[in-house]
Amino acid sequence: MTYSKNHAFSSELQEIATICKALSHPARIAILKHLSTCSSCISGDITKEIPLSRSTVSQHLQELKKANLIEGEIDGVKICYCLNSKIIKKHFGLLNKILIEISTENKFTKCC
Amino acid sequence: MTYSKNHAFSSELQEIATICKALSHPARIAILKHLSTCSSCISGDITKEIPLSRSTVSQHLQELKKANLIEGEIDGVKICYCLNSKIIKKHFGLLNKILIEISTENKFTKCC
DNA sequence: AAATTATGTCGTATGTTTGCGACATAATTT
DNA sequence: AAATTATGTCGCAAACATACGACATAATTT
Repeated sequence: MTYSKNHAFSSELQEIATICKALSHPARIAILKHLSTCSSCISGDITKEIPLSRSTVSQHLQELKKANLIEGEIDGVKICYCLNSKIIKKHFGLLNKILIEISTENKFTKCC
Repeated sequence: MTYSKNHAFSSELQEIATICKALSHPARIAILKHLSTCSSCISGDITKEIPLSRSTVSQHLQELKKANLIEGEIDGVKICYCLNSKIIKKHFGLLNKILIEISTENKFTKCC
């Protein structure tokens, strides 16, 4: 079977879908939330916060990195993660725009 | 292997993740966007808007329904879909809250 | 009553995600 | 140089998502 017809949609829709996909797991939201409030963002500290195995958390971190939502900086043996504020603001703005667009009452009669 | 450890996270995180999952496919965002602007929301009309087969669109509609983002009302042979504005506003408010929380600059020094 | 129309559901193929343990690597300490 | 520490990556298994055609059903038209 041919698969994933994402290319059939506008790049804006694809982009929003990608952002939402990155946010579609509680562990990843928990990581972002944690990073937004803590001073230290050493990988090991994040792992302690998340009720999953170290390798699974590492995987989620890589996904957030791939989505450009976080950055990692090597510091000796440790790796220090933090939010990519600039990209996050840009992405969240786009997401917010469409959320408002969708949740604004339309002018036509509703059927239900 | 045991699977899906969602239960290990707070219900708030789970709820946000669920909303994002519903929005994580371009076809579903396109459907919501379409419903927010059109006067008619007959299932067949939606299907014409989306570049996927009828049965696949139907599947996406069921998922949006399961996530409570849309409602369907039978009208003879046809089915009329519309946004569940109330739930959408509630959910999007929750989502927006966390987006602001995450994207707000924190008060601590950043490591990268 | 047969044909048509609108829509949902099932079965199937395939791709993707989640989760873990085991192994690899590279910096630091002993 | 060996041990320890922090972290990433691989390989696997199970679950889930995507996509489609074929079939089922129920209302409407002929």
